[in-house]
Amino acid sequence: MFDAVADATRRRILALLVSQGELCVCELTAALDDSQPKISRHLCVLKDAGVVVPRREGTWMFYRLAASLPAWAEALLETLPTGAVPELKADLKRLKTMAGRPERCVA
Amino acid sequence: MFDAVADATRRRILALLVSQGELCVCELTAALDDSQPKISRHLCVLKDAGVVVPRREGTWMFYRLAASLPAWAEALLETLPTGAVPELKADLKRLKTMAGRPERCVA
DNA sequence: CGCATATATTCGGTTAAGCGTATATTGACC
DNA sequence: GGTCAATATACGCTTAACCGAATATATGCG
Repeated sequence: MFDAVADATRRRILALLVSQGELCVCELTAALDDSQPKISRHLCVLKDAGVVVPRREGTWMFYRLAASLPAWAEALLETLPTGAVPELKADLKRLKTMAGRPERCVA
Repeated sequence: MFDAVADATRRRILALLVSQGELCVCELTAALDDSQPKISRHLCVLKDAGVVVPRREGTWMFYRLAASLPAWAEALLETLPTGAVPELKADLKRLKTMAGRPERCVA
């Protein structure tokens, strides 16, 4: 868990997932304005740590926070959008203005 | 801040400071049952990060959590003694049974 | 000043994390 | 099966964190 939040890129991803609920790789790539392999690798770290759960929908892979994390882990994640991730505001802006954002079948 | 909690030894130190308020290097060395240079180096990292503040009393150096950290940082630290640091219980036990524990002049 | 205790720092070596680039996989569609 | 889009993985490299062991600093005291 602490390894998950030890990296700035992963904190940005987690902050977005905490505030947006579920996002796919291309959305995160656009929001963070970073390379796709980099985002994918960090998502893999988060998945292996059990912090995040993938869901396939066609060619898209959506990621969301894992359910039933320990209480202290949830509390820690909640702190991320409250000032702990300075890039969050800009990342959200890029996400909203992103072109060709995928439509979800399932919420 | 996240660098501060990225290391397991530092999390143990911080969990002890959150629950005990102020401790000196020899107390932490005894509580964690680890080498003095190692403890000292980690305390230096925490001090440089602004998470912890030193106070000298004779030959002892006492460390406590910094006052007026950002709210999210305080919230993060509060999660440490609530299950995030599995060694905390054993560390507290070693602290209590430690021999020659220094007397504080100032609380 | 000399010694003892508590703490800090230096040195060298090892390990692991993160990155960019390139390539492989997977699924959808014709 | 071929192709395209989305995502995942492999490779080589660089950098930085952590450690143990040894040594240096600092304080108190006689």
